[in-house]
Amino acid sequence: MTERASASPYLTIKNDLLSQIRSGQLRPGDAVPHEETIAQQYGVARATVHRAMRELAEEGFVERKRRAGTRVAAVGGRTTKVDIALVRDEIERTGAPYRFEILKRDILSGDPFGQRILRVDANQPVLYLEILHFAGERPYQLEERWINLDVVPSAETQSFQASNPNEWLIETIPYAEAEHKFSAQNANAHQGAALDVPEGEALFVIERRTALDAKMITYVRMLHPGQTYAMAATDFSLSTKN
Amino acid sequence: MTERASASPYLTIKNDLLSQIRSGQLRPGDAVPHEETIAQQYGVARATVHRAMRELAEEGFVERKRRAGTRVAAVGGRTTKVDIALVRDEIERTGAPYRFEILKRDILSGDPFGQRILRVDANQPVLYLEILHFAGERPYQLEERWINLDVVPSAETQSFQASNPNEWLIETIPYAEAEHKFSAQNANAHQGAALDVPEGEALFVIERRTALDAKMITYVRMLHPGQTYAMAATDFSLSTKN
DNA sequence: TTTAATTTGTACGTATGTATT
DNA sequence: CAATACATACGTACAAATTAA
Repeated sequence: MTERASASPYLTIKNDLLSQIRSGQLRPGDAVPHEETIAQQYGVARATVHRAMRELAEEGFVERKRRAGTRVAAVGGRTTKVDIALVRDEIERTGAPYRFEILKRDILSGDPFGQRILRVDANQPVLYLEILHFAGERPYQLEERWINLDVVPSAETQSFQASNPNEWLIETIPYAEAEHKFSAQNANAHQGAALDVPEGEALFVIERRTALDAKMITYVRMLHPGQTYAMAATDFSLSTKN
Repeated sequence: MTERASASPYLTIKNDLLSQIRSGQLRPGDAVPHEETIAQQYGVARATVHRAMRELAEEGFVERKRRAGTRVAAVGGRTTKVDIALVRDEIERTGAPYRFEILKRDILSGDPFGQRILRVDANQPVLYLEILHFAGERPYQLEERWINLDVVPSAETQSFQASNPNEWLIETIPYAEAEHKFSAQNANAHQGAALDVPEGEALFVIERRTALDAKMITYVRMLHPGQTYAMAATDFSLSTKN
């Protein structure tokens, strides 16, 4: 058994089906009995079966269509969940003390990259920050951040003493929408020097664009030495073959 | 409004609350009215409100505790969903024709790395494969794969003509559990030559360990030139401050 | 093309269980 | 130990989508 049995009928049903799918008793394309049928088998209400099935569908194990019924989904890839924690938490979880240093802080007025990425007009000022995050004495992450001062003007005068810019932004605009991209790039001379790795070293890069109501708030690049950094993903669901 | 309004009462309620959270009307730590209260406000049953709230909780926007009630969650990071498609689909989606080449195929009998990673005893045979996936004429992904022949003995005699090894494994054992890790590393001479990039080039690496009932099936490393490859993650939910 | 039958999707109102204060 | 608010479940009803006649 891959998950522990549970008291809740809906979880029992869900886990039973999951076992049958994983064991190969139910193969992709096979029909799963109707909700009504399963309800009678287990002696529960249809709503209870429905919840089990809905969750299995959300997790990608089955596909459901009205009138057509429920079938085991065709596997065509995988979907995983990735947690991107606050650097501070990530570092302190390892036991190392956290601190950060602001390496650069500029108001850019004619920066085409920042203006394009934040979707602001020319001559709109943009705050650029370069921050180095330390795990103990080791540089852990180099952060390159652009902030849209049009949306968050108070960032201009912030000292970022207790909270680093990311933490401060989260306090200010907690529930902005974000878009992430992960990639690998070679460290240039400046990045290598900051992170204390040779130029050319492979860096693991997380990019994040944060917006609220179609207004860009900030764009950030988080660079990690590839030798020491790895991002873990927890198995979440399966994606269908389309 | 960030999501379109919907006919379903539970979605209306969910979106309404989401708007209030995003707009800052409801700040982290704030209490959300009781299910009963909201139900009366909207003139719906409590179960309807419950579903909206449960989904908001699953997505990380609120935290619920019996007796204590529901509060807007403290933001402490982000959780994103990453789709890892089949290489074939990924490449064909760009319009390029897909093909693959098996560069190496060995039965390893005394390979400590393969035995350790697949958790098999010494002298247990392990199938090692090196596969190059092409998008048109460009090498797109270099795949290094170890297969546990104890669990999947038929892999030994497979020709991998129509289906590549990954596709074949998915057909054979569709619903195995997987664990992923993403990282960056510098290409060694061999990897660089295969992928047609200079030695030292930053590679984006996806590692996957696949198991069924605590038995390791396969371990694979998928290497992509960092210049061209980026992995997109879709905003999924927010993780709490713990 | 229209209609009917089937199956999932949502909702209701009530009831009981359970963790937490 | 009691009260509270969430968690699950029941049985029924109707809506929506899709297939089949």
